[in-house]
Amino acid sequence: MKIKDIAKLAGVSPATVSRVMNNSGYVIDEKRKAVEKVIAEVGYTPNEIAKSLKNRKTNIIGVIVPKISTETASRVVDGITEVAKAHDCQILIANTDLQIEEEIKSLKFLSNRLVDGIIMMATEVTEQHYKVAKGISVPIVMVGQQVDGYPSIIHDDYHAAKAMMKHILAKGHQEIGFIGVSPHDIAVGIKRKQAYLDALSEAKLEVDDQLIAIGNFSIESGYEQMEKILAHKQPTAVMAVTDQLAIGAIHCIRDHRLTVPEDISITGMGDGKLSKYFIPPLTTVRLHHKTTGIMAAKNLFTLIENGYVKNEMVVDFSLRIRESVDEKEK
Amino acid sequence: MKIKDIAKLAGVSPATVSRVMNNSGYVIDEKRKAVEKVIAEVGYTPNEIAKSLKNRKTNIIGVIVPKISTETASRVVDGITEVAKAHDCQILIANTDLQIEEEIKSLKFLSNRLVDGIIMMATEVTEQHYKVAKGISVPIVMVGQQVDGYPSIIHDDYHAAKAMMKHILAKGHQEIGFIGVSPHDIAVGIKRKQAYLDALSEAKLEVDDQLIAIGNFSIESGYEQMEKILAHKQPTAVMAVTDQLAIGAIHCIRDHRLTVPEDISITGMGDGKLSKYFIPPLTTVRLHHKTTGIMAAKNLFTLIENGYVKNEMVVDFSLRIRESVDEKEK
DNA sequence: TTGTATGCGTTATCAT
DNA sequence: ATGATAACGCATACAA
Repeated sequence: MKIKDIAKLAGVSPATVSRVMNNSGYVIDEKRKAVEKVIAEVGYTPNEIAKSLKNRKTNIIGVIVPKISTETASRVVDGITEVAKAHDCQILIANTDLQIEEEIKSLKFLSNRLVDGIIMMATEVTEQHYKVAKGISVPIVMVGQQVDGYPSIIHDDYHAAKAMMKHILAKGHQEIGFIGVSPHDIAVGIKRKQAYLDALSEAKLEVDDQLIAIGNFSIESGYEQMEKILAHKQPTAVMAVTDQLAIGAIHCIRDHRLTVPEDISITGMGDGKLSKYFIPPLTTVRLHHKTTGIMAAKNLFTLIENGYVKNEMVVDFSLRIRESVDEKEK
Repeated sequence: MKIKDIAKLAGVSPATVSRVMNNSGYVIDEKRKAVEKVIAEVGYTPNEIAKSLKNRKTNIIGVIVPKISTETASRVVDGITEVAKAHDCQILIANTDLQIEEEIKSLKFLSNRLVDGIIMMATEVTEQHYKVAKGISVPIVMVGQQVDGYPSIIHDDYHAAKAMMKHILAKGHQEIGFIGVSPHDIAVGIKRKQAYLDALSEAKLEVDDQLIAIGNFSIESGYEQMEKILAHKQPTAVMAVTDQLAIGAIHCIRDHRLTVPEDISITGMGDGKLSKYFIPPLTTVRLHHKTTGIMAAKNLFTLIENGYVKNEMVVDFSLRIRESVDEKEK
């Protein structure tokens, strides 16, 4: 069923049908009624593809995510959805499964007029990303990393981690371990570590390499890295760069017949849904992922509409002090 | 840059360019090379919208989810992504935020030739859903609920819950509480409860209404419902219909200065990422959500290609016996 | 106020 | 083997 058919049934021209569908131009009431009647009767809905081709606008925004089944990513997408809905816009998700090649491919594919704009959540932005992105005509906003020349919404990873460290230090800890993640991930791997290092030096504490362990994003990795640290030393506190890592570490500590936080204090980052309900409730810092998504989408829409937007926005964090950190008595 | 421009630059006709892009028809090697050269030089990529209009195929499948930031939904989407990728297909997600009206709207919108098929993950399928779905020409597969006339991929909620109950019964428990969810959700609200009831009656145990509490899907609700039960009784075991509910319940029990599993055993369902790492590690049953997504997508593609597919498939579950259930000594 | 005709970028048919 | 052209379904400029 196409516009022509409706026109025939209603005894008007296709143009008139189009006009009533879009409330554009002048249509005498009588004909409008007739058209609406036919539309209702046959349940006509326009072909969105044809509309898109004509209008050069799809009302779809593309979202490139490394892995949707991750609390971080899905919360961001939740935020994006919220504002997309307000703009009557659908979202097309490219779930790249952390494959760089897939990210590039998606970027190219989506940009071919399939979407009106792209939100890219990359853990790592390579030269190749950059080159492809530059050749793309649809607006792009980056999430999670500052990328030159693109509006970027980033978490204040550095200060969030620093705040966490300050909390630990304020509790009197001096031997503080660190469980991190590969520097491929700039935000989590580099910035959070730098905050740890700086906090230590600002407190005039030595950096001890044996207290630093680098793993990946899994709970298991948290366990292993903690194991590695305990093989050499027993810090009084450990900052993990992620809630999952923290939980893994706690398990390891427990398996060593030590307790959290009495023997070793632990902190995470992210404030996952369950962290509050963990035993002990995890002291962590909440990164406002949904807010990130909301801001990214808002920026994208103003970028689409105005062609311009502020270049970098950093979203807030908030310490969540719970029970996994203890006072260290001297 | 469109096909016409490439044609001009390469000194051939648009048709020829199209032919080399799609490897269709005959093109003499010399011209093919010329065209490929131009394409590479200018970085031409075809307009996907125009292709879709012409081909009546978008290579996009629509996925309607109640809430993407849910472990269940995002795992299913992960599975869908995996097979979509194998079919060179993108996925368009409509995140309905549990709004029935949004689901209907998405269903209508997506079906207008915007997608080649739809996977619908509905918690509740109303008469209205049904009516709209019937008027839609693109193939639909349902996930999570059996819907007459549509291929459906469902979890074996009934038997999974029953297996859980049998495990509890085998451990010698006789006073078993139940924390459930509203019957609006057929799979979780109705089937799992029925399994509880049947297991009890098969074991010749009385159903005690004071041991049954119905909440929603949140951790907090698990806490509140457990509170409600403890106000009247102290069962030796409680089956929660969801891991989150179970975790809430455990917190409540702990706040009553009781311990899990020594005083009260608890089980969940779902096997969330963290359930294994909870203290105590949660005995639960794993529903294979990713597999569900994979099967749904596979079915959708064969439906698109062959027009036919088996009507109902139920995906496996597996008991995860961990430490939240204790032997009840008589 | 309405209708006709054209074009959006592609593919496919039909001559050549 | 290749090119001209129609068609996909819609919106719009322009004519009436």
